[in-house]
Amino acid sequence: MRTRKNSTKNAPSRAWEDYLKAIYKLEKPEPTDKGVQTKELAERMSISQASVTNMLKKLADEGYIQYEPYYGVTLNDSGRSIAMKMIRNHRVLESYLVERLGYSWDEVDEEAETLEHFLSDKLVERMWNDLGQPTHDPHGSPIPNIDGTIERKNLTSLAEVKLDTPVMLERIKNRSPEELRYLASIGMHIGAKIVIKNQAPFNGPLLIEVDDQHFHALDYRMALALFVEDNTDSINH
Amino acid sequence: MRTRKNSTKNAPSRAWEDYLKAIYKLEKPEPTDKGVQTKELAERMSISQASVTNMLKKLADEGYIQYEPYYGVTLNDSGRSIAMKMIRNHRVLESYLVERLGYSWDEVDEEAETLEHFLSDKLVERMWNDLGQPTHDPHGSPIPNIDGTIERKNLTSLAEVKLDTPVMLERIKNRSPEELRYLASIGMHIGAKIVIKNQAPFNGPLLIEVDDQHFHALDYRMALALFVEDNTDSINH
DNA sequence: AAATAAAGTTAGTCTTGGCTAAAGTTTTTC
DNA sequence: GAAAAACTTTAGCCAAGACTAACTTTATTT
Repeated sequence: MRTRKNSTKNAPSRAWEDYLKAIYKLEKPEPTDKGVQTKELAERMSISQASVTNMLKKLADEGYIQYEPYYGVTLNDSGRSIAMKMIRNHRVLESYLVERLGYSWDEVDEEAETLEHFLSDKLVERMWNDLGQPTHDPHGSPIPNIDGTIERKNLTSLAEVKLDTPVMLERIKNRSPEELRYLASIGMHIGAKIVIKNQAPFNGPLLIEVDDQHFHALDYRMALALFVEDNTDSINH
Repeated sequence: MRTRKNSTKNAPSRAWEDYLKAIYKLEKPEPTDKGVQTKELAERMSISQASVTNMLKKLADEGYIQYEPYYGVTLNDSGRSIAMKMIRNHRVLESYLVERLGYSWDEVDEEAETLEHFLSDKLVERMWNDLGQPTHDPHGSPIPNIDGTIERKNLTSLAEVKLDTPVMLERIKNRSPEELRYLASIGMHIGAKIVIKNQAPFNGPLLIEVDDQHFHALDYRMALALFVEDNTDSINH
């Protein structure tokens, strides 16, 4: 097991921040025996596996991660804290661009992806306060608190919702601008009322009714990215 | 004379943008025989002279500058255009932070210095429009137009103004946050009415009256950074 | 349980953009 | 106009963070 050797503790570079954020996003909510794999990181970041291995060693030396060669990687507190900060910066900025500068939801991600690394704490807090300290961004994703804690609602993918059960759209995860524009065009905004009327077999498209008005055929893969409140707990009781 | 060899024309890196902006800022308004010197650049950027020489070769190869070893450097159109863009980004952002996010004058520069390199054209235009397309930033510096043109008013340093001639403060150049706070504390804001009552010999401090109210002793070096409308032309006629 | 496939690591290279030390050029000074 | 001072460039080095090619480890198949 690699562990911290001699940390100089400079401010983490943009590259490090990107790795830590990517690791965070790939960590499963349920703890697994294996951490995040080198290959997953390489794919998500469009970087060679060798480069990832190389960087993981440095991140481990600095104490940001636990890295067990061949078995994967998990975040330490210091690493998670940096990841959360990037996500907070990203989501606060996205919210600000939409609310104050007339951006539409599908164009904010690209801008935020770069700027998240360079916004000062002061600027992020001022934007967040100006917006009224929101808890969620325009895609419905929770904004982490300054202390790095984050709301962890149990959400269910729309693909798993029962037929004829009305649900409210709460969150739209990580889609391309084109897909987001399409979703907006069929009325899929946060808060929309959705009823699944039918699902074609073999993970086929869903027939959905939106806001009691329109019917649409929704691709299964898109349904996997749309999230609604999870009711299984209350049902199981 | 070095000139462009084989340009791949990637987007210029942050380092290149910093060099081009620094060259722009060091170019004299009156054309001189010698361009900007390696040493000046090295000092302004806090970088060794050898590193500057090295980078100038690359910038010349890409066609951004004219570089004559030992004689200095001047911007080409492509280089000047990048420099102007950085300055526009910087000044629009500064203005936005002051007007919309409650920053004070003296704290905006640091934030803008980094972010100017990462703001998209779209974002800068939206901030600029939101502000009502201002022509000057909070320090009174002109904001370059999108096409790279910039207003070139003939301004005179306060250090050169005649005694007992009221002038209006139009611009405050490049001071540290501490100095800016001090200047604000003695009423030196853009538009203030100033009268030089006396100047001590040997480039000593100026005795000034601000807004017909208060007298202050102003260090000569600070006076060099404060600019007012130039009237010499009309007087010479 | 051996063979193959998949994933991960090591070794060595490249580019960018810094650095110092030493050598060369231009300008200034006496 | 020669020596000194100031400035500039060259040469060689380094760290960060990418890459490819080759090798090792783990997982899967038969």
